[in-house]
Amino acid sequence: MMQQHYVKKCPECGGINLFYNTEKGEIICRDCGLVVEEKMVDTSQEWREFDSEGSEKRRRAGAPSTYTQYDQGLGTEVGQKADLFKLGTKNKNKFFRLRKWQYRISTAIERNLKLALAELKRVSSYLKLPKQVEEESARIYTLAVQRGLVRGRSMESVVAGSLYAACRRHDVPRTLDELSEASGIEKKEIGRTYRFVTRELGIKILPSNPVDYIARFASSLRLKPETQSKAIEILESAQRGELTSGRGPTGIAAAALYVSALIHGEKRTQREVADVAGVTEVTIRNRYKELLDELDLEKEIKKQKKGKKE
DNA sequence: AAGACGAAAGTGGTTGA
DNA sequence: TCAACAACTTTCGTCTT
Repeated sequence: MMQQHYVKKCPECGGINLFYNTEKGEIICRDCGLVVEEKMVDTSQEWREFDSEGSEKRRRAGAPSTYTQYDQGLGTEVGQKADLFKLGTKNKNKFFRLRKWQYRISTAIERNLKLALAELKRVSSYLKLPKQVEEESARIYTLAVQRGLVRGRSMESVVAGSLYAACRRHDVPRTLDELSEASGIEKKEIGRTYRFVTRELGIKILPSNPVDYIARFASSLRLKPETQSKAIEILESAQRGELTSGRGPTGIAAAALYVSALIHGEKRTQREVADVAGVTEVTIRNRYKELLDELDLEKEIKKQKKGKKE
């Protein structure tokens, strides 16, 4: 679907002040700074749910800062001088009070953002994340700050949580371990803030697909492309056999890779696979066993063994 | 000796009363 | 709010290559 013109309202704030940049293929909401990439609108269902689940209700509730409009992290002031002419004298006091308030809030937020976004960039480049993901996570973080979700939590952990969420949404999942290593925040803590932030912001994230991990794991194990595509094949049939639901995606991905490595005669130890996938050998064994039970891969493994002897 | 296997106990999170 | 529960981990002993 190439046409985006049916999008009339910003899925984030419901504003209608959308700016179409056809050259870049982007839509930008002038109200909240949301950049709606073509790809995202097309592929991810989250936006739709986001939209239909009455985000407007949620988004407008609460603190006055909700009405603060940020232009990619740059605060705006309440009104401009021109607006003063329209106000009666009694409203002027109110006006100034509001503006002072707004100023205080926005400078505090800006200070926070400045630090946080620097940290975010650092972690993101460490993990070599695509730009889209970086921007998405910056957006998530900005929303989190505006909603006061950072209070009582360390800035870094919220940054890590935002990054994790953005990765998931863009189908370029990193494991919690990787995030943890890059940010220096404990795995538990990242998971906690991740869950908190996504819940509070009403961000829906589908369980990540094991297939998304294959390419990365395979390349760090230096497996041949055929092995990789075999692993994906295995995963697909596993999904058909309902073997994947409820299981940790990394464990399944790891097991599929392990099996396909066996089949293609590129044997890796369970330890090796477990390490790159960030799971334990036990988990791989369990998944591996399930895969063997459900799909008849044993023949193929035996075939490979025979072929080796000859 | 290293790797694979599996049992048992522990962990942190979700769910449902 | 608490207990049952599922998935996963850690640890450890045994079997296989």
